Amino acid sequence: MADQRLIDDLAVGTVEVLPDGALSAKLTAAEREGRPLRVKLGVDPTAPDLHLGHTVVLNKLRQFQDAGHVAVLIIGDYTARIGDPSGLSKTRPRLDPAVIDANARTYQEQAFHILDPDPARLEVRFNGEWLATLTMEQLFELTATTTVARILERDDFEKRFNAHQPISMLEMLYPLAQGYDSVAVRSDIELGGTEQKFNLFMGRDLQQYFGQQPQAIMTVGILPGTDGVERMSKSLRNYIGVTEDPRDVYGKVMSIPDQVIMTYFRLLTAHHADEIAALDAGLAGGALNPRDLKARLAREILTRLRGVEAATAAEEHFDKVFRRHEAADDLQELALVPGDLEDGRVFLPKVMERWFGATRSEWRRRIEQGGVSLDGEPVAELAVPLAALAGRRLKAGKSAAAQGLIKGL
RNA sequence: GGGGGAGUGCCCGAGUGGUUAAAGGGAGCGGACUGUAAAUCCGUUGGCGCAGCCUACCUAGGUUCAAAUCCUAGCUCCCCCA
Repeated sequence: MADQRLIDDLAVGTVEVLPDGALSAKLTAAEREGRPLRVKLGVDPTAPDLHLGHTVVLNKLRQFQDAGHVAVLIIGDYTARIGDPSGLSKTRPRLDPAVIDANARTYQEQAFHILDPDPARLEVRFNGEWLATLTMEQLFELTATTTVARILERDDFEKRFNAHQPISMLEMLYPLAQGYDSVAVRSDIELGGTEQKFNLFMGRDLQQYFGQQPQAIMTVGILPGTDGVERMSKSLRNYIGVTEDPRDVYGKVMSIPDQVIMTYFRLLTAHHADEIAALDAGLAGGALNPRDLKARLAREILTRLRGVEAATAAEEHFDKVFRRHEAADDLQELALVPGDLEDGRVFLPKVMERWFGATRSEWRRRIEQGGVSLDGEPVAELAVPLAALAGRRLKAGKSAAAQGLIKGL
C-alpha cells in the first residue's frame, strides 16, 4: 500500500488528480512491480526565460524524483511548431526551428536549477524524435481516434468558435500530438497546468487506444504574479525570473501581497502537507507575522534556486537597504569623466543615462519629482556642483539597482 | 472565388481637416503612507541640457495655408457568403 503521507505531500498545490484514487493506485503498482513511475512533463520551448510560474510544475516533478521516480521531461520541439492554443484567445505564432532549438537549450539549463539532473532520475526527450517521422497514414490513424466535436469541447476552442474567431486545423492537431507523446514515452503520470487538462486527457485516450495503461493526470495551481492577482507572466511584467539577480528575486517575493503568501508556499516550496497546514493556521490566527513568513518564503525559494549562500546574502542585503535604509555595502562605483564637468557642475540626466540606462527625459522627470537622492537628500536641480557629488551615495527610487557611490574626477 | 470591416502611444480605446504630443481606462514610474508590501492620496508616463525645439496615429506617395483625420497604392489582420 502506498504511503499516505507521500500521497498527501504530492497533492499539495495540485488542483486535480484524476481519475480518483489514480495516484495511490499508480504508487502501489510501482511498488508491487519494483519499478519507478515515469512521470511526464511536456514543455514547449517557446519562452526562453523561465519565471517562478513555470517552476511550479517543475517543483512537483522534482518531488516525484525525490520520492524515487523518474521524471520524463519532454521538450516539445515539434509541438512548438504547432503552437499550443491552450488558454489563449488567439492563435499563437509558430516558431522558427532555429529559435526553438536555442530556446530548448536555455530551457534545460534553467530547468536544472530545479530538477535533479541524475540520469537515473531524469530522462529528457525531444518529441521530434517520434513526431517528425509520423507518416500520413499514421497521422490518419491518430486523427481518426477523436472527433471534431470532442476537440471543440475544449474550453478555449469553444470560446473562440463561439466568438467567431479563427481556429486553424493545425491547432486542432495539438492535443493529439501531445497525447501521442504519452504513448511514445509510456508515461504513468502526466503533470501540467490546469489549462492543460484537455491535452492530458487526450494522452489517456491515446494510450488506451494503443493498448497501454492510461496515465494518471495531475494539474497544478496557477501562480499569481507579484501583483497577487493576475497569473505570473512576462508580458504582464509581474514575474520573478529564475535567473534574475538573487537580490531582485528576494525583493520581488517580499513585494507580493499578503493574501498570496500561502499560495506561494504551496506552489513553490517542498513542505509536507501537515507543515503547510500549520503555517496556514499560524498566519490566519495571527501567530505568525506576515512579513517574517514572507522573508522565510523568499529565503526558501532562493535556496532552492541558487543555494543557501545566495539566499543569505540576498536577505542581508534586503534588510540593510530596505529595512534599515542603510547603504548597500558593495555599492557599484559610478564614475564621472572629465567631459561631464561644465562650469563646475555635472548635468545629472546625462550621466544617469550612462550609469543606469533609460532616457535623459526619464531622469529629468525623476529628479524633478524628488525621486533621486544624494546621501538621502533629494536632488533639487538638474545640474549639480561637482563638490556635492564626489564621494556621495546616489540613489534613484526605491529599487536597489539604481544606486551607487559616485567617484570623483 | 464574392462581399464587408479594421490597423492610434506599453496595452485597451476615443478622436473624421486646424486650439492634438493626441480624451478616458489599464499598466508603469516618482512622492506621501507602510511591515518590504497592499489599499489610499498626489504627481507623472515620445525624444531632446525642456517656459523651447524635434519626431509621431501600419508603410510609401499625394491634395491642402493646415492631415491621425481627405485621395492613391501597398502591407497586415478580421468577419460574412460559397
